[in-house]
Amino acid sequence: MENESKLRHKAQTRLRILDEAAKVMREYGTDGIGVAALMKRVGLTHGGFYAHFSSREALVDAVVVHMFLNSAQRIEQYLTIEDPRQRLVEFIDNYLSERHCAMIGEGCPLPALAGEMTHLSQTSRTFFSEKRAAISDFIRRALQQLQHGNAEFLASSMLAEMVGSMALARACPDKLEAHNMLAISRQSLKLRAGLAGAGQDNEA
Amino acid sequence: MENESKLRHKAQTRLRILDEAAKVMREYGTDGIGVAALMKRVGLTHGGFYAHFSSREALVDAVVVHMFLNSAQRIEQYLTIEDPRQRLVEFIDNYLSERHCAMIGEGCPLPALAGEMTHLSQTSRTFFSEKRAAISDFIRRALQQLQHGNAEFLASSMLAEMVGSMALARACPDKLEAHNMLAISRQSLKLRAGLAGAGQDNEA
DNA sequence: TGTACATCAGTGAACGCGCGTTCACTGATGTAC
DNA sequence: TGTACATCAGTGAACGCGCGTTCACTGATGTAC
Repeated sequence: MENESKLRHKAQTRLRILDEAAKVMREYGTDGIGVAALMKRVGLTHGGFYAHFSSREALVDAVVVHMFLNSAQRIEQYLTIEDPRQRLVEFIDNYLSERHCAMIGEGCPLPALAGEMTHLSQTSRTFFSEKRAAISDFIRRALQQLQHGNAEFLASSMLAEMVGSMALARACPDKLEAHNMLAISRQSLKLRAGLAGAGQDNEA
Repeated sequence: MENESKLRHKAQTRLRILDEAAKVMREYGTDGIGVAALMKRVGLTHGGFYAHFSSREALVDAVVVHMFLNSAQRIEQYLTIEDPRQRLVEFIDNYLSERHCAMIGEGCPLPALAGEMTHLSQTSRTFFSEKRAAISDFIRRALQQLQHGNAEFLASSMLAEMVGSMALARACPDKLEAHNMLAISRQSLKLRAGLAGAGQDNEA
């Protein structure tokens, strides 16, 4: 069966490229870095890129998938919190935290890439939309456990506010103003979900 | 006093460049079109560009200003509607309309450019943020007329949902799903503003 | 254990291309008399 | 009104540069015996 450690090594390199690309492309957009600069960041030369991806376009597609798989993993960790009230409060506070606002490269792909999606491949757009629906579903399930009527409606509305609030806060050059916007949406979302008093404003 | 019609002509050409750039850059991002392609769209050759702008970077700065001046004009027109209830309902319905979702090039700069703002000039970012605040203020004033307590809080939260809902809807490859998200946020925003029953869902 | 050979991830020079920018020019539109 | 001249918005060839991509190669890491 030929070599095996070589294959493992190659897969690891591919992963390093994907990780780095996912980080930079969240920060600067999918057009924000070239093949040469990306490979340099990974510690390799640009020629080697095509041993891992057939083209730059193929990389972008793979990166979108990669980003959301990481994102989905992080959301699943919230399911270890059994109390739906606490789970939702922590999710809201973390999502709209100053930390998440500052760390675009490690953050949620939704506010980072929503604006670009119209120009990306059908594959990427479909994946993006599926994962958006999955996050909405995560919120919906918690709301249903809390006996909310029309939880799907509220979940969709809440996710829209979360993504919009983060996008606008990041665009704001004044940190104080940005953090104020985040704090408002944190409180607003908890009120809307009937979580007022369930947790203080934890991550501001 | 030299020539005057020549100056008027030049100003008009500059405006044509700005209009076209604003349209394309909302659709494809500020990096989405080059100098040559832009000038071709305006019906000129690329060399003439530098009679109007000192560099491509200077154009982007001017375009951001230009977009928001147009946007501010459109918002001021809503103030001709005296009834704050009707004014707010129409604003929400128009903003989250399928028409606005489809016409990115003529639409609000907030969902179109929020994701890019972190990489643009300080000038652009400051202008972007000021205009975001102005739109939030427009909502706040209507809410205050409707005797809302803490109208500023609600206005900020509502604008975040509007921007997020539009950004996510546009990213969605499935029109039905996109339109559903918009409809949910339209209804949600009217409920939150206490406008339920004040107007049907007009623009779906 | 030691030697000969195979594999293939990664290297780096080279390519065609489109980008932003420059600049000598053209020609339409003005003014001067 | 007609002629000579000035202005300057717009032209288009040319530039250096960085992009995505190709490809002959190297050298580390494996297998065969």
